[in-house]
Amino acid sequence: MDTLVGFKRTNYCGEIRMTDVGKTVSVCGWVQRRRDLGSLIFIDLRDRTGILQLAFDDGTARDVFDKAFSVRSEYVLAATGVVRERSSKNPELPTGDIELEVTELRIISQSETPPFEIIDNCNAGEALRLKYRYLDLRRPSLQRNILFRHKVAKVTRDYFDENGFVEIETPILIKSTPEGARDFIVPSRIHKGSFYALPQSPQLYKQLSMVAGFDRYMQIARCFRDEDLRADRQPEFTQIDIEMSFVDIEDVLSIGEGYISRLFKEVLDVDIPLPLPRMTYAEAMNRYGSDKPDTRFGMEIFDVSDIASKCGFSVFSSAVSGGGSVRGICAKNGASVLTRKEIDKLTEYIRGIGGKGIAWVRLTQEGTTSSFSKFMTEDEMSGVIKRAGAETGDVILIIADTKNSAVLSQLGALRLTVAKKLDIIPGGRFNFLWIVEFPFFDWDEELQEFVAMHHPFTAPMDECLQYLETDKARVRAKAYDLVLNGIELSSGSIRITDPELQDRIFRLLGLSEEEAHRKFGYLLDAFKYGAPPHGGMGLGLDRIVMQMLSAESLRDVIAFPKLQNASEPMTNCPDKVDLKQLDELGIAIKVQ
RNA sequence: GGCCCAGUAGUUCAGUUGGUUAGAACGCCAGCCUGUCACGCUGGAGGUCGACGGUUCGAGCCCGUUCUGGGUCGCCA
Repeated sequence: MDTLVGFKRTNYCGEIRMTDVGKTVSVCGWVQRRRDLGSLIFIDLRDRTGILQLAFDDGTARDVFDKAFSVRSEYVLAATGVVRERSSKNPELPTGDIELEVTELRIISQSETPPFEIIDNCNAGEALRLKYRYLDLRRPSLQRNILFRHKVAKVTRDYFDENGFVEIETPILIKSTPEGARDFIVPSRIHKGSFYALPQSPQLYKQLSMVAGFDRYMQIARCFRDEDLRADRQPEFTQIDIEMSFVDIEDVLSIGEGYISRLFKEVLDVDIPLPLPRMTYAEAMNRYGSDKPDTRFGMEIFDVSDIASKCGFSVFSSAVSGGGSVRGICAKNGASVLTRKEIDKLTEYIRGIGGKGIAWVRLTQEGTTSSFSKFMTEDEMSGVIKRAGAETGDVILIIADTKNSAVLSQLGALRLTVAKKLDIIPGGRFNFLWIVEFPFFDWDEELQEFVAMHHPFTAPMDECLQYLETDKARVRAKAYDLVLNGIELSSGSIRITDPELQDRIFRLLGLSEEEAHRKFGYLLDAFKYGAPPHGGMGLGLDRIVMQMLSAESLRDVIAFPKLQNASEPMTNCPDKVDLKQLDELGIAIKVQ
């Protein structure tokens, strides 16, 4: 093996072009592939910029040629040579017109055969790839993703800096406030029996920064939530966190969508027309059955409660008379895919998420069949079909329940499932949507009481203040979400800064003054000393990057992610610790 | 915690009704080859069929338990 002593890299592999022909260059990288044609050897040398072909032939010195012969995949090489035009070019490669006629070759580091091939269409399992993440990350697509993410972060800092935001680092070790998601907790050695928590978001600190007078705050902040993972959910994730003083909703949305537009233009060269569309929570629920609707396709929800209430189908009529509704979606041209068997599967799915079942109508060339036709008159049935806008080849799926919210959320889920089955979601689209006017309270079925839909510092809309005590269902919040293609990218609100109003809200949420003070006293205290009105939002950086790259999983845009079981196989984390460490913390382990 | 899916060569997978020595592709090793670029050709090595138990004359295949991974519901103010 050789050393780098006396060797100085002059170029990255992927950046050499025809204009460099005749120049002597020195490059470093990994062996992507060696092609041995006998007395002619090619080596594809890879670095983060791309691939350069090294050529060894009868003009190559014997010892250099022999060294090239001994090279294997993923060896680290340093090579010096003269750039020359290829006699047969490769239009697939940016460097395909040239190659390096190597005069000096150093083997800097050898490599065992990797556990999987370092190529883009490698489909090795995630667990294996994460165990050898440093190899996985060598794949060009992941290199691209991570470099892309860097660019997103760079543009983010630029944009907010140009708009007067100050980047402030907030602590990672903070006080636990066990509302919402489960906290990761960290034992304190100095205060045995006491614990820090890792922040679920820098929420309170950024509000305190407003009280401190920084006016505009931003941070690319790591957040932690000890909940189960999903393809789009990691236990630690990165949030573009912002907060602004002396603003109302419009100001925050304006900064937010300015950022989105700038980001997409600068990084992807995609024009996002402003202002972004908006929809109230109520409209989103009624039309799409979701507070994060995917508007890339139609299949909107229709209401047939009026027809259903009078019909002979008791499932329908009793749902309406019980205070609920009967609504459906129409799967255009879905009849060939949504066979009775498939509808049965969908019914199973609906039962799995707490539904009772699906009533359906199939309109085919052979005629119209339905699970409930015998309970309805022909007029009623044609009324339903007309309301659905259904034609031959379509399938109508209907859900009835005595709870409106159940009907809507089940149809919302069904709509997505059916769209995926029918493959009707267009790719390459970025459908942004602000969801506004969220309800302030959420009815909790288990507790049989209203609970906060957002964190308790969210301000109610001014015109709703009068209903806080009398008509909770009517109160809307100064809260807003940004949705992209059916994925929640961002969430934010205008905060309460009036201590009196905050007290009132705490009381309404069943938080005693004592309890509120114990949990959030520092914030309430701070507001006594001159709090500017403020609001902000947090944008999921991982999710934005994931969407921009059309990646399938968050793991494709996070350098070192966790598996579904929240472990990291490369470092074998989490892991047990020495008893000595536990002793120092005053901790004994009860369950192994 | 519930439900669904998958564990077979280094990797991705096939493996019929339970029946001889468990296959393919890629990768790996060796040889040949002067224009390849997913090089080609020839040959070769490589397996506790996730683990344990059961049924059977006989189990990769059937049954039970368990472990691992993925997806999802709950959960994620």
